[in-house]
Amino acid sequence: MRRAIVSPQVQAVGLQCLACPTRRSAEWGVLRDRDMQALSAAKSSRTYRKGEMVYAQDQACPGLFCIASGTAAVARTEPRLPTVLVRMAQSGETFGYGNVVRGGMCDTSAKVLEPSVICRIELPILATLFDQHPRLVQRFQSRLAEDLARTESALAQLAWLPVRSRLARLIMSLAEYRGTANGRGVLSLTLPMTRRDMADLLCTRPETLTRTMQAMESDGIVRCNGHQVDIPDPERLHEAAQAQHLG
Amino acid sequence: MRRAIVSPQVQAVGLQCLACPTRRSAEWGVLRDRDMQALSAAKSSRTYRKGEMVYAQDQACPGLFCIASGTAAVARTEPRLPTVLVRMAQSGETFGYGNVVRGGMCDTSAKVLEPSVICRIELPILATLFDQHPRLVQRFQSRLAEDLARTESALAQLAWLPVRSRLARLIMSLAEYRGTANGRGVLSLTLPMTRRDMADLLCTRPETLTRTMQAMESDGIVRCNGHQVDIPDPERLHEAAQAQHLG
DNA sequence: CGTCACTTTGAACATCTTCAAAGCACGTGG
DNA sequence: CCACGTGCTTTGAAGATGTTCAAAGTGACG
Repeated sequence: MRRAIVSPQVQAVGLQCLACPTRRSAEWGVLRDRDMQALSAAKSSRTYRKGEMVYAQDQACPGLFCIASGTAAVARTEPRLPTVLVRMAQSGETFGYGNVVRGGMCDTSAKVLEPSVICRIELPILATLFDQHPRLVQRFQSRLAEDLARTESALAQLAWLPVRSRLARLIMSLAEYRGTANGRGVLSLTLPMTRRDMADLLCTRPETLTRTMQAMESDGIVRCNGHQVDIPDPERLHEAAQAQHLG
Repeated sequence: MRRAIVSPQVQAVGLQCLACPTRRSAEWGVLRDRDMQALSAAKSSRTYRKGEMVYAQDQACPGLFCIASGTAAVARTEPRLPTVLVRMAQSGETFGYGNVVRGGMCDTSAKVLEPSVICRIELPILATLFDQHPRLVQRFQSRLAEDLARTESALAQLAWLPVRSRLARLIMSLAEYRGTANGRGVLSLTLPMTRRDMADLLCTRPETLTRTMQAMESDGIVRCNGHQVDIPDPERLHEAAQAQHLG
C-alpha cells in the first residue's frame, strides 16, 4: 500500500496566481487583482508525476484544474473500448469545466503526461466566484463552445486523415508551443509525452505510431532521438499534414 | 438561377410554441406560459425541403433553431477534407447554440435530412430572453456540455469500432425514436435520411455503407427495402453494435 | 540495480478506400 | 402526364492502410 505521506516529488506548493506566468491567459484574465488574490488563497496546488491521474471517470468532480507547468490530457473511456485522449492541456490552460457544469460527476478522466504542477479550485469556491463574476461564467461558456469545435474538428481529421498526417499535425502543434530554433534554422522540440500517449491521442496503436514515425524519419521529414525531435524543413512537415488522396 | 419567390413546398407557417408537442422538452421547459407566448410571437418558422441548408459555415449566425418536425444535421467541413455530419437533431431539439456563444459567426453548417418544419429565434430576441431568464442560459450551457460529451463519445467510437458496429448503433438510436412494433414483435423503422447522409454521419463512404448494410441483411440482422428497415431480433442488432476484437 | 512498462520488430490479415461504370429514383420542366 | 436529367445507389476489382499477436529490446524510475 502507498504511504499517506506524500513523497518528495509529490508536494503541495504555494503558488501565487498573481505571479503565475499565465495569469492573463484565457478565462482568468477577466478577474481583477484583488479577486485573483482571493482565488490564490483559496486554491490548492501540487506536483504530479508522469502518468498520475488528476481525476477519474465516474467519480465526484474534485473541482476545476489549471496547469501552472507541465502537460495533462483529458481521456474518455467508452464501455468495452480502449481509452482515447480527447484533448491536451498545457501550461496556463484550465480543464475539467464540463464536469462542473454537469453538476459534479466526471464523465472523463484526466492524467498527467509529464511532471506537472497543477492548481485546483474546489466547487464551493468556484460557485462563489461565478456568482460574483458573470463575465467569468461567460468566459467558461465560450471555452466549452471552443472545446466542442475543436473536438468536432478532431473527429473530422480522424475520419479522413491517415495516421501520418495526424502525426504531422500533432508534431506541428507541439512545435508551436515548445519548438526552439536550433542552429541553421532547424526547428527542435522535446515531446512532452510517451509514444503510447501519442498513440492514444492520435487514436492508433503504438506499433503503428512507431512505424509511421520511422517512415517520416526515413523520408527526412523529422529526425528523432528519444523524445527529441528535429524538423529540418517545416514546409515538408506541413505537406505531410495534408490529405494525400482527397476523394 | 433559382427564383426568389418561395415555392409551395417552402412556406412560412405560424406555429404556436405553447401548442408545440415538444414544448416541455429540454431547454425551453424552464419558460413560463407567458414567456412562451412572447417567444412564439417573436420567432419565425418555415418548411424546409430535403437537403436544404439551414445555415452555412463562415456566414453570420442567423439565430437559434428549433425543430418542430423533421430531422436536421450539423455538419463540419475542415479545409480540404470531406464534410462530416457531427450530430443529428430531431423533433423538439434546438441547434445552433455554439454559433450564438461564439458571437455570431458559424463554424458549422446545418442541413435538413428530410422535409422539416423549423423555427428560428433571431439573436436580439435571444439576448432579451437570456437577460430575463438566467436559468435558460444555464440550460443551454448544460446543452453545450452534453454536446461536447456526445462528440467525444462519437470520436471514441469512430476510432475503435468498425463501420458495421457504428451502423448498428445508428440504426438502434433511430429505432429508439421512431421504431414501431410491427406484427409478431418485429421492430420496424423508416430511415429519415439518404444513404449518403448516413455515410457522412458514420464517417465512411457510400460504397462501404451499401456493402455493410447488405452484409448485415444477409446475416439476418436487418431486412431493408429502400428507407424501410425491419429488425427481426433487436438482441442480434445489439450484438453487432459491440466491438468484435477489443485488443 | 532490478522491475515493469514502454518501445520496437516481424508477418499475416482484416477493413476500408479508391476508381470506374452501370442502374435507379426522384423532382423538374415541358 | 410523361420525358429527362441530375444526384443517389449499387456493383466490381485492386490496392492502401492499419490492426493483431507474439516476442524481443530498451529505458526510466523508484
